[in-house]
Amino acid sequence: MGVSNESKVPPMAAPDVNVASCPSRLILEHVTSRWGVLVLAALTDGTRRFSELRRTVGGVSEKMLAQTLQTLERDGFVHRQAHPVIPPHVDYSLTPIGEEAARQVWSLARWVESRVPDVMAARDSYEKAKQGR
Amino acid sequence: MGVSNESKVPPMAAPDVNVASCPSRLILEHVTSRWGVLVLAALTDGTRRFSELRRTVGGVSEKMLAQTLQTLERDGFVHRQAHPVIPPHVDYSLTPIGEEAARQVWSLARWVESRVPDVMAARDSYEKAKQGR
DNA sequence: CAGGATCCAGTACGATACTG
DNA sequence: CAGTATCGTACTGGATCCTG
Repeated sequence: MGVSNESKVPPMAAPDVNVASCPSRLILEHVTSRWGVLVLAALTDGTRRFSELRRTVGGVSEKMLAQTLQTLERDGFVHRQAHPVIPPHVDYSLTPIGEEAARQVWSLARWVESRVPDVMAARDSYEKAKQGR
Repeated sequence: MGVSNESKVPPMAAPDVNVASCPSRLILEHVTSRWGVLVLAALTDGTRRFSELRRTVGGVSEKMLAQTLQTLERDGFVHRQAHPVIPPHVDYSLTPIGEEAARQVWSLARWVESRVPDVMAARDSYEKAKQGR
């Protein structure tokens, strides 16, 4: 493709002004991310080890779990306690501010579960409506 | 695609048992998705048109906005009212159940914003701690 | 103006192998 | 056990063009 870049103006490369300039949007991404939500929820019950979290969350790869935990730790939501023993032993728990976040997220999660039937019904009538056109 | 499939075992294509078998996890993804959160928040203030939403949310492409709105409509969170005029006029608003979702999400968003300073501070000391090692 | 279709870059994510 | 490093892929999401 475009070997000659004579007129290859890269369409301004997307400003993304809002995402970049708005820190809260990034933080929101972290806590509402696919695995962020579930990790916070899992830690609501108390301290958990790495592999416990893997099993509790279910379906998450080592890589993504480690990455998610680091992001949340960096933001100050999760506390990481490493015990210098062999084999390694690391405990993860929520910080006070992390507990607040988890409450919000967990409350949302519980609400969603309570509404599953309604959503299923809505989807049903949505499909039905498409037929009638 | 795959012309010769003699020994081209695709690494089992990821089971994803949990995601597939758990409808609430999918719904959660929808409302906590990057643009889902912001669309719900934007509609909290009342009915909005497509291009109004684009401006209110900021940084969202037509494609993603349309896609997000459709997903939320399908799940019964958003009501879509199309007026058959030229030029086209479409109004989006929250359903009762969508308002509940928006309250949860919006409350989370406001909480995040109130905690931005704390997170910034946490990141700071996180970086500091890395230096000392 | 609202959105569908298409193309393409970036990255999110998973599998695997390796380290302390 | 708790990660890190590397690689490959699939999907996300943006730009662009097109239609009613």
